[in-house]
Amino acid sequence: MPELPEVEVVRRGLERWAAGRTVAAVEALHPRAIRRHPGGADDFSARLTGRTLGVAQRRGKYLWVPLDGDLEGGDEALLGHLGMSGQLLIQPIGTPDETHLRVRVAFTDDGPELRFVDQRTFGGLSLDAVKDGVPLTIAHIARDPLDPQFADAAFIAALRAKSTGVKRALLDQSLISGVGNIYADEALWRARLHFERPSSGLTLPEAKRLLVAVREVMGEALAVGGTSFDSLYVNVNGESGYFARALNAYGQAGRPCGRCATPINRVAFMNRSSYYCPRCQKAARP
DNA sequence: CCTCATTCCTGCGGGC
DNA sequence: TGCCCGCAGGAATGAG
Repeated sequence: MPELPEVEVVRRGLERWAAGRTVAAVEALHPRAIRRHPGGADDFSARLTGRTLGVAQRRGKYLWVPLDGDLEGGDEALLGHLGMSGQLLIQPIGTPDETHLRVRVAFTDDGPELRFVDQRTFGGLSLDAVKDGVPLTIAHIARDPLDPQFADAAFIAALRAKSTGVKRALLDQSLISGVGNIYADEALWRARLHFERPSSGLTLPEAKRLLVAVREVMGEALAVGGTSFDSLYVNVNGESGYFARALNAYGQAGRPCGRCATPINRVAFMNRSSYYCPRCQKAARP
């Protein structure tokens, strides 16, 4: 399940394998994969064909590839989100189509194709105008904690100003982007905070500790190439990450907490799950 | 404006 | 053996 570290791994793969190449042909094979593109499949294919791909960019879990050759002057980009199961693969021409191949992009150099493969179709691609360096449709997405321009103090102030639970706040992409269910649980475990602690009740040290934890867990995941639990997540070269074995909370229900050996709890939360240590992560401060 | 529940999708695994 | 159901979850959407 791609969150920020996994998407960054994909971005680096795109930078390495796709930048500077010119699109020769585009096949949009599933309408849902391009549902965010207002013009539909034909418009998507026509407007992407002939364009030269720039260096891939990322904000949170979104990534985009700037497109050269736009004579209208308004910068444009190929924008993508991997959703839950999306992959961007670089595959040699002639490689058998993946079962869930949604979009194929071929290049004028007759080299390997760029393929968007997505089983559950929560992800998708679109073409979008770029303003101030960011695609218009993701202007509301906050900077992510690995962005050098992420404003720590402003985030902490906004977090403590919200009237919601701290995990809901972490998952709010307009407050801080790139954090999904996995890294939210891991960061909360590391910061020893219960997921339902009111964000407005966090002390300043607790809020700072949480942000440090978010950065640490993401940085460590990125260092080993992202998290992977199964074949659903694969990076641009088809290599899986292996951070899963280092998880302390997420998916660890019943297993001993790495700090105090108390069994990790799993409870329903926001139509998904929250994993936490009932001893290290108390709902109320003592 | 703010918060929060709902909805989309498909494959897998557990229970019966 | 086969069917049904729950589960995985990012983010747009609309209700309140």
